[in-house]
Amino acid sequence: MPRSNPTPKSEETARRISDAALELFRKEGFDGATMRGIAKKAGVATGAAYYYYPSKDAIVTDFYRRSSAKMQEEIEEALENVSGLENRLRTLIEAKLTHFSPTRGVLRALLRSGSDPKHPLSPFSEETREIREADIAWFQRILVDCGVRIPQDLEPELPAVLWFFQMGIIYFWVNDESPGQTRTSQLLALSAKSIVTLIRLSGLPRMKPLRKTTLQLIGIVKGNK
Amino acid sequence: MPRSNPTPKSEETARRISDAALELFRKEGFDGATMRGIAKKAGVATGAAYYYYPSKDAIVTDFYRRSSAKMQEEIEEALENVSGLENRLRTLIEAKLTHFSPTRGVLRALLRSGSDPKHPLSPFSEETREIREADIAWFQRILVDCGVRIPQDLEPELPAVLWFFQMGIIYFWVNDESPGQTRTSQLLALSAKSIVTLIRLSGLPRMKPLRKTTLQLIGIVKGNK
DNA sequence: TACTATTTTTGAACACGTTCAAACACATGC
DNA sequence: GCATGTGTTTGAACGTGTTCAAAAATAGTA
Repeated sequence: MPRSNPTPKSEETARRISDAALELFRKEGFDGATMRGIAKKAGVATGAAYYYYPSKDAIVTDFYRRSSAKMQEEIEEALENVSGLENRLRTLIEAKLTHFSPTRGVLRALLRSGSDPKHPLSPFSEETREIREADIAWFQRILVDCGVRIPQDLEPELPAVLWFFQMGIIYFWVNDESPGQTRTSQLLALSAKSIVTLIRLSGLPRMKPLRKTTLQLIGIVKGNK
Repeated sequence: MPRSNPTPKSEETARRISDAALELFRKEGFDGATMRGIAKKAGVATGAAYYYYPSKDAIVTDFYRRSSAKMQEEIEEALENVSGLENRLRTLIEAKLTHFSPTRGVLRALLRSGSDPKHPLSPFSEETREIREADIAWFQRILVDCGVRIPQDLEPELPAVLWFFQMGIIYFWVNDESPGQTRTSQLLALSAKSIVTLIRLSGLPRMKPLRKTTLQLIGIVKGNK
């Protein structure tokens, strides 16, 4: 493990390995890029990569983490002057897809390993909690003053539910082989609209039992043991 | 590849490998069971396993395929004298979970590799189409004379939608670490009830626009290019 | 039976992710 | 300048899934 107070040289090496990895991931895909290849491209021995990153997966996680950080301001910009829940929802998710567009294949690999919630790469894992919570906060934010009345009992759960919806879109997107991923665009547009409609409907007095049931379902999935 | 017209001896070897694999999968998990270990337990050389099965994954697929075949009559029995859509839906899925209960860990491994739709193990892949279609047929069957009026335009899509719902339950189940997987039981009970309610509601005249939108969403996901 | 063709079996070899003892580089104290 | 300790780098080695040329067993034919 590198020292907690890294020297410039040490940081430089870590960056070279990370850069080499990303380039090879892009060019050869996650499986095609080998640790030996990455190390070679970075000009170090195979083991050096493991001095800076505990695993191949960790390199991807790190890339994703840094990428997410950069993405924050892109989202900020994209959401500027966008009003209405439907527009905001679509814009927020579109901003993410646009951001990860050049590395869609890498993201696919990341989600593949991540279908096991105990795997560190999983979007549901303990290791990615920070990213996830920052992500959910965005959904919380687009809900305030969005022009749609949110039932009080639904309000605390809605951000996480919308995040879950977003994960579904992303899963669809990484596997969407239609040219330009137009199918995902269609799906996003229509499902964002539907979700807003459902939220609106959920406020109707007649819908209270159905809403209660939905909240119960959310509780079970969240695992309030 | 073994001959198309296999000798008894050849079949015996294949079965020994398959049995050894299943036993090791059970005992050591999918990753813990190695091809060398499987071959050794079966009393053959490492390469022999690859003469009968193209890959480690293929052994799991084969197990799943044979297991599914056996499961058919179990489902048949379970559904006997069960009436009402909600009961049938829950019973059908429960029968599957019960059947795979002793090999839940193996199934988890199978679904892990299978989150990529192009992977042969994926429940959405071309390779598993036969199993999938047989599966969907069950949902078609429990819909006839179930006591719930199904809107005509929804009817052809509903079996696949319910199958998709089932896949969600199974994903939840293989990762459910609550004792006895009680969380899954709760989720299944409540969501089966909700689904039937939604189908009932979808028939209401006022719900036509929402139903049309849902059908459009289904169309996009199915990928009618 | 003897010879040939085909099916089955073998185990070494490959590339992979990962580990680790050893070697190296460099700062600090004398 | 030298010694000591710590951070860094190396490359061989391990166990994995998988491949494959060669050997062995079997089937078919004259």
